[in-house]
Amino acid sequence: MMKHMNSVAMVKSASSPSLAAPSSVFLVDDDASVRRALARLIKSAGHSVQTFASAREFLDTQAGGDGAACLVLDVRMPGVTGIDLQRELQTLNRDVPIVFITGHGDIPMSVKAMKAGAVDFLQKPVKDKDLLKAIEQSLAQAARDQSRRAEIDQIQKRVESLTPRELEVMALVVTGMLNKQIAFKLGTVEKTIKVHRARVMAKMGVDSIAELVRLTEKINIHPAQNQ
Amino acid sequence: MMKHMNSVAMVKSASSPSLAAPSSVFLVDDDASVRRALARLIKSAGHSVQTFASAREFLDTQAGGDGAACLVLDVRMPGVTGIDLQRELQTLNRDVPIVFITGHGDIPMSVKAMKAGAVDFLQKPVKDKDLLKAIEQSLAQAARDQSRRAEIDQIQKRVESLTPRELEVMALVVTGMLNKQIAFKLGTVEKTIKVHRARVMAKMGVDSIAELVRLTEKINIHPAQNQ
DNA sequence: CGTCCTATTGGACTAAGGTCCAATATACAG
DNA sequence: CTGTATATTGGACCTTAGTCCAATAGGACG
Repeated sequence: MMKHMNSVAMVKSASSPSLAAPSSVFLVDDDASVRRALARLIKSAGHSVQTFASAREFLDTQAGGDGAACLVLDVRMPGVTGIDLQRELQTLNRDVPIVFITGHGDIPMSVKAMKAGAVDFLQKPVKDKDLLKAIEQSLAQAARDQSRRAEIDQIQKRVESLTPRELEVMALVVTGMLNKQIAFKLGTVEKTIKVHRARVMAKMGVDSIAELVRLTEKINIHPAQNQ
Repeated sequence: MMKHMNSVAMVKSASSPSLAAPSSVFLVDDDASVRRALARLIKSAGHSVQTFASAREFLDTQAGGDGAACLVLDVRMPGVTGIDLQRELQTLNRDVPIVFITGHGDIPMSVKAMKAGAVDFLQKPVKDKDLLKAIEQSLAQAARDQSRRAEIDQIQKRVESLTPRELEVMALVVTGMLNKQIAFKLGTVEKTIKVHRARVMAKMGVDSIAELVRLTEKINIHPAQNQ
């Protein structure tokens, strides 16, 4: 009830930059001594660390992370390998920046990992400086990804608050069509479009076409086979 | 003379998709036998090839390529190495998709190349299939890059046809500001802004704010510290 | 059946954008 | 100095967009 007409205020107050993001690092390696050593190093750099002995363990435990996070991942592990995990996370749409570390890697493996978007691919013994630098980059990227995703999530929420008709109208408005043209296309009259249009602006929380176009550009709604 | 007011028609006719892009491959390797063999392979796949014995030779000869092109590059060469050339091309803003091939590469080298945007990093002896696949990808990417660049070049041209004042007005218009607000900000009256605005729309070749916003988004002009 | 939401439309205005014609002032190049 | 490009403004008018108030119709839900 009232769920639509209230969405403007709702969305606006939801602009929470209230994340005290604890920037945590997930470390997955089957070698306990490596886990200990690297966890220590990473902590010393001021990051919080969670260690996992296998990809499976990571997947089971760490289903949903909150703040910006990255993954330091051993390539060669019994069972699910690092590369496997990378692919799996991608198909899960759960994309976390990954730094690979390996003792017995080869070029094709590193290339595959990098193609798949790894931040870095380091060889053991890893130099402290290299690892920390890669982690910094990863966390920075994670933060960027997160804020970007938060933004489009918020836009998406607003779009979902639109009625089907309003969505149609919006899609045509951001094309640059005039109200009368839209009305003709939708088989109705200009007056009706004006009403829908005003509601769209309100629900989307904008007060100019320029802003509306920017919002819709950030999601999917482009001028397609319109007109 | 008349260079401004005619720019609309000019720009529109300049939308030339008239490139019969010959998709050529540049092959740089210091080993003549490798050049021969790979050139043969690449030609057999239907691409035109130009070979170079060194990075220097490539840079000197191939300053400006026209159609979509890619580079197959040996990493280890006397003088300028493949990685050097990659970096140099980047600083020259002359970005071509690169496929590295190497006989004695290592992981850090491959990682560095991939980080810098290489399409692939293959080890000699290169499998025909792998190389051709990488080349296909590179050419596809080159084509995408090219059309994207052509698009923003065209937009840039239009922007350059604007007078300084018109540019100012446009920047504020795409912010969503009203004419009267813009007028106040620029210390003039609404009427004047209307004129500038109309000229902007004409010169930019659009007939709606929505389109104008899209164009300006594709280059730099965002709502910055305005308002 | 009554209520809420959605989609629709009308009327009456106000405001904003766009167009045409015309004119002035200034800076810069030939 | 003279002409051109640029920036500016006025007036008259028309088209669009936006707003307020009001009302109807169909569907979903309890």
